[in-house]
Amino acid sequence: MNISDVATATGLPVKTIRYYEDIGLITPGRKGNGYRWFSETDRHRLAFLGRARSLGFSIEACRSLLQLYSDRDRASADVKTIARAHLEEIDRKRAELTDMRDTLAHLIDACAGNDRPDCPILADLAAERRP
Amino acid sequence: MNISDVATATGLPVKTIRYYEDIGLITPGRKGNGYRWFSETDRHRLAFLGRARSLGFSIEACRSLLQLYSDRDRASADVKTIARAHLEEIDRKRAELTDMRDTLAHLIDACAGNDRPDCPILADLAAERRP
DNA sequence: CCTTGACCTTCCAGTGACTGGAACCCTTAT
DNA sequence: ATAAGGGTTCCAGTCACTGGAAGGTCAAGG
Repeated sequence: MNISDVATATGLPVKTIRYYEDIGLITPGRKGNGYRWFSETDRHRLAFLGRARSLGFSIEACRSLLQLYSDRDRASADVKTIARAHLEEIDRKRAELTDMRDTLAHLIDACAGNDRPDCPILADLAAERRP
Repeated sequence: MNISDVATATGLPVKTIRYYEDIGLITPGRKGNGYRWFSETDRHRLAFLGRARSLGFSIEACRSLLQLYSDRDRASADVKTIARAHLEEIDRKRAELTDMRDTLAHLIDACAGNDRPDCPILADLAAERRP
């Protein structure tokens, strides 16, 4: 299939598929006219990548996962290790966002939001912090 | 004060402070030898930036906030609007991370994590999805 | 006076994961 | 013959820094 066919099939943008080839995640063949030709294996790998990316795995993690995916002698422990590291990263980011959210929500609550200049949000941002 | 002094005072890296000047967030003076010279106002603006960035505001949001900060005729409503937009963005990201987390946690739970190749994590990533 | 080391300067390049656009080639239908 | 709609490459931009090279400045010690 051509690139737009595999793009439709996987839901990935054409540009992204070319990018994935650039960085060596897939190696589609070429037809006589220079067009890329995608096999079923290529399509599977791209679908795999799309799903892994949607779960937030980095490109390098995806590379490792694809490696394990095509290794019949893999140990599921290796997959689990990658997934757990990613889960920890997600939890770290979530905690950071939650802290931001809580602080910000309090400040927004305290702000009158009228045409006067007094503003607890700006006051917080400008406050001297003792290190 | 010199750049390293203001870096220590604000907790911002020297490189970041130079970058903030590049993009016009601050305009420190210069001494005869070409060194930057930071006034108290510069220090305050940098501290403000550091705090706003730590709450996740984008550089462009910070630019707007700084503008309001130095505008005695501001309306707190304008600050609140920016903050609320940012809060919504944080909530959107948090929801996305939560979805990822839940899916990933289930998959990790289901994975034996031994030396066998069978792996529910890879199975999920490779699963055909009906569009 | 000379050197050493800690500052400071500018400029260029790289990060992650794409995305947009220009300029051009190929295929298919009218 | 031409026009629409594929495909190709390559370059630049995104965001918010960060690293490094090459070189100027300053204060202290010998």
